[in-house]
This record gives sequence, C-alpha cells and structure tokens, in this order.
Amino acid sequence: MSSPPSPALGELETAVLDVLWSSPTALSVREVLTHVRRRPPLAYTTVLTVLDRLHGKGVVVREKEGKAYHYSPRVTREAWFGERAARALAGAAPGRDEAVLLAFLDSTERVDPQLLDKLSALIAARRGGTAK
Amino acid sequence: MSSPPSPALGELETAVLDVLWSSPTALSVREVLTHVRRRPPLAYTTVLTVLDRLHGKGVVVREKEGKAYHYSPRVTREAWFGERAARALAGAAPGRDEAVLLAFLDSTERVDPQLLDKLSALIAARRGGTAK
DNA sequence: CCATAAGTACTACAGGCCGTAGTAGTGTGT
DNA sequence: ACACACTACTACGGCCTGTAGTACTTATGG
Repeated sequence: MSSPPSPALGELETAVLDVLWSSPTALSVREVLTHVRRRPPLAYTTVLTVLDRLHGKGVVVREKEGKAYHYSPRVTREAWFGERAARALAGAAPGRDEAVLLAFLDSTERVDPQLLDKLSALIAARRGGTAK
Repeated sequence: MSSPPSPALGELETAVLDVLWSSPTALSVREVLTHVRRRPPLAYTTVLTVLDRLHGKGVVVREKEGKAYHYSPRVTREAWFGERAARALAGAAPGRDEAVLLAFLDSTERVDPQLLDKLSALIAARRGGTAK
C-alpha cells in the first residue's frame, strides 16, 4: 500500500529521523534541533532543510500545529528496518531464494545468535496463533 | 571472517558486479565490457574504472592472468544480500529486536509468502542438523 | 632489440545528493 | 500595525558516481 521504498538517507538525515523515532509525539523543527546535539550546533535552518527533504522523500509527515509544523516519521523504526531486510532477501537472486536465506542465517547468527531463536519463535507463533 | 561491510554501490557498479556474479570464472575488463550492454556502449576505460573502484572498495578481487587482470566478486551474491538483510535486522533498534523481526516478517510475507516457509524450514534444518 | 598493440594507472569533469546555512516572505499575537 | 517566529527559496562546497581521455607499461612478433 503505497509504502514508499525506503530511499537511501544521509548521515544527518538518519540522525534526524532517529530523533523523530525516539519521540512519542510529533516534533517541531526547534524541538528536533534541541535533540540533535552536534558540535558545532546546527543552525535552525539546517534542521529545517533536512526535515523538508525528508518530507520531500515521503519519509516523514507533518501537520501544522498552531504556527509551526510538527513532524513525525511516516513509518516506525521497526517497519523501516524490517522492510529493508525483507527487500534485501527478496530482490536478490530470483529463484535462488534458499541460498540467500542460508547466507542470511549465517550472517545473522554471526552477528547475534539470539536473533535466530527469536525469529523462529516468532514464525512459530505466527503460524500457530494466526493460523489462517 | 573479515567480511567487508558491504558499502553502498552505484547503479553501474551494481550492474558490473552482477556480471561478475553471473560468470563462473573470473573476467577481464574486456569480457565485462562485452557483457554489460548499454546504449550507447561504454568505453573500455569506463568499465576499467568501475572495476578499479570496486576493487578499491574491496568488493572484488583480481589476479593477473597473463597480460590482463581478471576480476571476480569477493563474496557471492547470496552472501552479499544475506549480509545486508542481517545487518538491517541487527543494527536497527538495540533491545527492540522483536519488534523489528515482527515488521520484517510482515514485509517478507507481503512480498513473498513462500519465503517464510523456506526460512522456518531452514532454521529447523540448521537446528536439527548442525545441533552443536 | 624495437615497434606495435593491448592493458593498466592516473587524471578529469559534470551531475546529483547531502550537509550546511543565509535571506526573503508570511502569518500571528498583542 | 509591528515584532517575532516560522517557513520557503536559494546557495554553495564536498563527495560519490558515471563517463572517459591520456600517459605509462609490458608482452609479442619480427
């Protein structure tokens, strides 16, 4: 459903997105600026531009809250990364899914063995719980 | 081990890598050029440069085969994408693995439902087969 | 040995994206 | 109506990438 195919983001853009993700509420430019601490401090307009670009990319949404716009992520952090991972697995090698999956399992195990446990548990849960 | 953290690649770079992945043997610049068909045709040196950059990024390896270098991918296509997927899952949200996994499963199911079956089968196989 | 061809290394340049920010325009409260 | 805050437009340098030319090197045939 019109989920924008997560475009590549720059370092600052990612940091700003992260601030948005870390907040339970939509944030104004000034609020984001407060949370993105950098040395030297960023200019107000820098954050504005970044948020604008993020908005242009469809990554964040915004709504006028009184005088100022308040920005919030279009998708959750989880959906964002989950989507990326899924994309990597799917678009890799048509017909060779299994080899990719195997490699995926290897990498995952290497980076965090626990993840596999959780993964299989979740698949199982989905099977049993949401079974049709 | 020492798997280089797959850097971001450009469009041509990806295409060239793909040619290398599609070949069972290492290829010379000229051979890659033959396989990367573009309109208008690329110059020999363009492919050379791309391969050189790929080499610089540690993505491909090369060895002198007579007069010319022959290039081959450093990692398989499967490992490449598997690694990316794993990275997306791991580095996302420290401590919130499960939410990411859940989102991952959703995305995967949406894009290719069969993948989940294969995935759980492979995990199971790994468990049983390689159990310690 | 030397000329020639094939190959590689170095260098170049334009376009796009990103980090960074200034300035101009607009709206709102008092 | 004025000041202040906020947004929109514009700008610019740097890095990455696509693209390719030129110069240097080496194998090879005579």
